[in-house]
Amino acid sequence: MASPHQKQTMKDRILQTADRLFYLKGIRAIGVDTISAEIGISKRTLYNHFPSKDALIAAYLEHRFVQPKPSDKPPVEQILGTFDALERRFGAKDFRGCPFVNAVAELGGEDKSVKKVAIAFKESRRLWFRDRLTELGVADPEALATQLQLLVDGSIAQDLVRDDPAMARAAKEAARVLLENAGVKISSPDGAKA
Amino acid sequence: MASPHQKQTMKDRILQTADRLFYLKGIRAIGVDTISAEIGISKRTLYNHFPSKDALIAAYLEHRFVQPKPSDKPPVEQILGTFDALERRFGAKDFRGCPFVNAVAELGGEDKSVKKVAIAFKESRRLWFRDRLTELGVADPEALATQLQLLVDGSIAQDLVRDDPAMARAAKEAARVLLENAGVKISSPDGAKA
DNA sequence: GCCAAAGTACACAGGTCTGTGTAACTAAAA
DNA sequence: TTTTAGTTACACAGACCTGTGTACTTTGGC
Repeated sequence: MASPHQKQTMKDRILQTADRLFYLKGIRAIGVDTISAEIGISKRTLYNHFPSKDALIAAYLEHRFVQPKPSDKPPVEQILGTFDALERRFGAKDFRGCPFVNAVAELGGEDKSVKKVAIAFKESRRLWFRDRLTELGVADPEALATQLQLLVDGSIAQDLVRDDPAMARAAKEAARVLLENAGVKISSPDGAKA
Repeated sequence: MASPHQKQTMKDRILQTADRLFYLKGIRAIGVDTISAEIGISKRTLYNHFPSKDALIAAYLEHRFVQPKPSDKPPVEQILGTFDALERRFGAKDFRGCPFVNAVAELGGEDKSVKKVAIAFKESRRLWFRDRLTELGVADPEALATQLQLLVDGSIAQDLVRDDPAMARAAKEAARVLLENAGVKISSPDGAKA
């Protein structure tokens, strides 16, 4: 974990493969046999590293819970850049919505731990927006952060259904209007086109 | 079908129960045995009315595809009222997100017919916004309709995860800003509170 | 070379699921 | 009363799932 070029452990390989298949095909749709077969290991080995499928699911969601990289750019560029990044990811053919929202939709309100991590993730994203808005000195960073997060999640849901990266651009346009309405000056007006 | 007080047919009862359970617990989580047991009929009867579970799923989604009631209210009130209705539904304990988005998340890109009806539904909602925006004479009703739909889907996704009806109010606030930015005058400023 | 840890092969238990087959039953229409 | 359409009870096939047990083999460190 310290050394960056350390050889990938078996546990890493299992988690990485589970991540890809769970995300792409759905958690319920993928059995442990499929995962172990994909790696070319025995099912026994998988169960030697993860005590149950539930544990693997939990590890999958933790693995997806990554913080955005710190950036030196001005806050307003960071905020709007979020939607450019979204648009890029929408274009990728292996994009299939938000793993946390999907997991909640798939596993339902039954599994409380899944919902818990999903809430934590969404809130961490909202706080990321809020911190940058605070830096910009807007009047109500909490409320505006929530609204920006709505645009993010809305565009993700729309793209999941429509496969249309333009949803990210539409969200960006709306975000720009909300920001300007809050008194934020936007320097580079690369308007309709990304 | 013509007579409104016609006795509910067996097919109706099956569809109604399937609808409730599929939506609340998830499509993959509910088996045909569970549905027939809930109604108190044999599994055979269910299969006499629907040739397969897939057919039942398709009927479920068609059944969910309802158009909003026509309204006499001014367009701007209809648009903002959408978010009030959302807030009310978020408060209900049997609300569990958008059935179409959930179905796509659950069944994946595999099932093309599911995705097809989901796209049709989302587009029909967007067009509903667009028609009212056109009536209001805004400059670009297409783009604004897409943005409003983003707010709707975003608040639904957020509420699915957080169980927080305030998401609908946040979306309404953002919608108000977008509308005013497009030159729409909003008469009753029942601001932060619903 | 020796040993311990890790992985493999493979069967299997016990559960769930979709979908079918069949014979008996019920109720209403003719 | 007889026919007929719908329903029931129930077993079952065949598939897939999670998880375990066990004996064998590989592999890296000493």
